[in-house]
Amino acid sequence: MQTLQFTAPPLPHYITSGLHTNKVGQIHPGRRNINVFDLLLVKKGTLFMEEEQETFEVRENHALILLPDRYHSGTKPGLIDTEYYWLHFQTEGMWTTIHTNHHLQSVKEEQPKPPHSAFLTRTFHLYVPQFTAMDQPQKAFDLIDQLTSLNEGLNMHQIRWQQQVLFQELLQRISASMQIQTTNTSRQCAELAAAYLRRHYQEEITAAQLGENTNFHPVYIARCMHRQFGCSPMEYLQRYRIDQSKLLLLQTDYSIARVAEEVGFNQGAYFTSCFTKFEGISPSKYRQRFR
DNA sequence: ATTACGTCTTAATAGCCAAG
DNA sequence: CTTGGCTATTAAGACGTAAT
Repeated sequence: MQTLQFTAPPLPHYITSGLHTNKVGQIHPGRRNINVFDLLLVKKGTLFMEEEQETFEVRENHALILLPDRYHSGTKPGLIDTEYYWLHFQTEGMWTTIHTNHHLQSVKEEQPKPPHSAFLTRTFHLYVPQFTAMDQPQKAFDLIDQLTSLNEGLNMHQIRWQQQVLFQELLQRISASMQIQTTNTSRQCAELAAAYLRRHYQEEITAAQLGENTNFHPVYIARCMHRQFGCSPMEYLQRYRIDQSKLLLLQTDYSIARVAEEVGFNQGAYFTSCFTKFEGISPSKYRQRFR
């Protein structure tokens, strides 16, 4: 399964939506680089879709998000009339895809970076499954119905705002449908380990230590965290360290080496390379630019 | 401070197995 | 069918060092 990770702020925003019916035998048209995310939510029937070699059978109550930079098309005609919602949205922020399948390695495709407006911004991530069964489909249908009907309203600035709120709720619902798929205990294990990492990020941490302190086997922890967060424990730790370092860069005058040390890096040079890898810009440039 | 690169160490993961 | 552990393999990471 693939998960979309959005970095927020900025939040993804709603553009437009509608309800469409494909007659029996009708195939979804193929399109490339549509430049928006296209959410499909099937109300009745099944859509047979394909996106760059990956095929999806989007049945009733299932949601699929087509990505802006890929080619997609229908693979075969529907057996009955197929009724589905479509919704276009977009983000100004960064986003990546994460493969959470068993044997697929995690592949990141960094999107071109928009100007980072960070000034002590606390960023966070939204995780949204690309393809999922909706938990309470009727609620999602209602939301899109509302969104769509608002488009016909008059008081546009009011309405646009309201639409964004509704859209956020919809996104949340789609995201929540994913969390049900990971079971309780494995989530707990992942959260426990993550909490430990966040508490001790300033120290040197090994996988074995993490295991001892959480009373789980390191291998098992890695599996749970991958399910829950779509990344390995060490990658999680690094992300957190980099996040903390960003705060120090903006709030203090510590040298780069000092910052590196504060967030748990033993080597200044190594810190710089990691920071650049994640942020696409070196620590000192980051500091220069954002304060 | 940053980048580049070689070396050594570690973690991730597949693929087992056992127990509930 | 899920939890949880163990091991071998291998890919990735961390570090030392030096040049820019």
